[in-house]
Amino acid sequence: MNATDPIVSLAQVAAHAGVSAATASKALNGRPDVNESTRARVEESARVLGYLPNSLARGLTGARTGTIGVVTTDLDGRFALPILMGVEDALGTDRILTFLCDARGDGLREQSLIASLLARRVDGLILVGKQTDPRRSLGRLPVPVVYAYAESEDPTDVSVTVDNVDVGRRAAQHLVDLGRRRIAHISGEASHSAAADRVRGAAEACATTGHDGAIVSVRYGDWSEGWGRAAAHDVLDADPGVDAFLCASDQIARGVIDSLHERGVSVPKDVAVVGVDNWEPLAVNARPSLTTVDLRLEQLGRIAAHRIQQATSGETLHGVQRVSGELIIRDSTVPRR
Amino acid sequence: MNATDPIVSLAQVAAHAGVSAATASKALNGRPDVNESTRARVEESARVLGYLPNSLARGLTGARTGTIGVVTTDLDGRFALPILMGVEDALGTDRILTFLCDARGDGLREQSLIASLLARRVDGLILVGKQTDPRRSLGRLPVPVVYAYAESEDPTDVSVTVDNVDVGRRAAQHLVDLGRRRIAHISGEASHSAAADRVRGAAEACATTGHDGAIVSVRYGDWSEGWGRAAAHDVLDADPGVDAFLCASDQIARGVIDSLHERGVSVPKDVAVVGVDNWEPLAVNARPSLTTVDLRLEQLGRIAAHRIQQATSGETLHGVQRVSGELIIRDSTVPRR
DNA sequence: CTGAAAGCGCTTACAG
DNA sequence: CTGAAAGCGCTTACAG
Repeated sequence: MNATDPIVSLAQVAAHAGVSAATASKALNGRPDVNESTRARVEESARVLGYLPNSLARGLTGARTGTIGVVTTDLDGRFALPILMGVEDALGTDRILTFLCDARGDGLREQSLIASLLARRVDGLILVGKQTDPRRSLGRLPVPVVYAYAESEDPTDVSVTVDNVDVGRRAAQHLVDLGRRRIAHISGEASHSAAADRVRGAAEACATTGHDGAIVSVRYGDWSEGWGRAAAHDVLDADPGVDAFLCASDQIARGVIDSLHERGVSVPKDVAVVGVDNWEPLAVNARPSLTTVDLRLEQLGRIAAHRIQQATSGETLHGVQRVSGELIIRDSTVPRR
Repeated sequence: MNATDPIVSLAQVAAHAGVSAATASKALNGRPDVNESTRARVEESARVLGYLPNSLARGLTGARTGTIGVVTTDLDGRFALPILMGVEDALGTDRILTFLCDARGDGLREQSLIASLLARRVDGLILVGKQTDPRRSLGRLPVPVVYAYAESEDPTDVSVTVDNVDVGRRAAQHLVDLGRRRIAHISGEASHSAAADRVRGAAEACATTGHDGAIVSVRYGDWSEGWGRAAAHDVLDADPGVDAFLCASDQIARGVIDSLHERGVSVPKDVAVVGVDNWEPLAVNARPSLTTVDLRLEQLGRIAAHRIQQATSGETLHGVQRVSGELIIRDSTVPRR
């Protein structure tokens, strides 16, 4: 049914309580200069009438509207969601509400979404990209903007993204710590900065620990299971001595593990496997369960929201902040006792 | 930098164009009774000044606010997203914007989110559940409400959900059509109506085609790969003659396929496998790729949005609509030539 | 075709 | 401590 119930205004509450709208407003907003018995009476009236302040009117009066816009190009992907949850978390869900829009990778649509959002007088904008590669800046807007996941090309904008060098470093460091010295790195798409950064981080970790040659091969493909399967076979055909696979995604890692099973190679005894993403349905259910580097996307979302709030309160900061990863150790590198 | 650019009002546009605010409003809103040269002048001024109508003020004036609220309990899951995309799609993204809120399974938080949404005068509310089991009704609200995925207990509410009986029916029908007569149904959690409904649908399909005994065993567990693996071994140990697995989720199906490989059983030659969800990263990358029943969640979202719009324009409808599934045939039932 | 006026629901100085 | 007034930015009858 959902028949439309009447909406009551401040004026009606005021009338019901026998005071002016001004007094009712102050009473309800917890202003100090109101007689406590008056306040009680107004509150009671509001309760009885089921009053819900109209935040459009409130927003009109100036100040904040208590809304922010999140524009993504990756709603179908797995990155936007954790980021959004982090944003909501930091915002304190029911105080500030989030408009979520998907531009579907279309620049024009992004433009018109942003205009719509601005027309609604959002207090800030978070733009979530689908790759970590830098994106075009939107330039100056009437509200604070934060670029998340995909940083802005313009260093004077505010960006928060994943520290993929760190991610690669942690994965490689873990393998080296376990004594692995013949590591094959199965990377993702060569054109993605995420792939290149992780490769660089892995190399760094080996270098700084004095095991420069530990990464014996690096192969680029895509981010899929199928690529992981194929790559594992190729690598082992070429070099049966490999003792670890550092995979640039959990999907790749699943494919690698699959091929290893097929060849009768024991994980992690003979060969250790590390993934990236900590995409739980895949990582936890792998056999053995998958050691992986979590990207901490919720944290990234929380930081983005904080940046908006800081900018709103006048703090002028800029540049790109990179969130480090977190190694999640499971059975594919350290066997369960 | 995102320095705050000035926001210009209708009054400023009007002044710039040398007309009254009333005329400017009409000109910009495409009202017929405006001299075309006046309109052109106003539009030019708006352009020059970068005018963006304040939709808060517009919303105040009455009519619609052009926003709707989506409250979910499943942001981390895989159901809410496709539904949301369908909603946005039907709404025509930049005309009507969507507040997305996650109640995180907390009833109190849901209450307060709804109050927040109502305070923002959303034109409608869509409540997305995480299971298909009926949920408590919110009762009467000042705006139209649609329950999606989890229907409302109250039959006078408006609900849109998955037709799980149909889903089970399609999966079983496909296997029977392929000549399979010893089907093991690996279901999900027995307490979920989605599991029970699919089991019922599968039985129906067999019955109506005269193959009553085709489902030789039904087992309940959870929705995971691990359960699929274990169940496949159990089933084949007990009855090596099984020629098909009907799995209540793609994850279960992946586990089943895994065990089948392990036992040297050929898929689909010896045993066919069907899943449910069409969760692409899993289904497409399975080996062989997985035949599955797509839940058409985007379609569900589109319908939910339409229901809101219908209710908004006064159509009074109620009850629960069930969206049928779609069989996606891949290699796990029909081998590639 | 154009504009002055009133009003949408609130909040904020400003008097009393 | 309370209330009348003005104003936020728009739109909509209503005159002219």
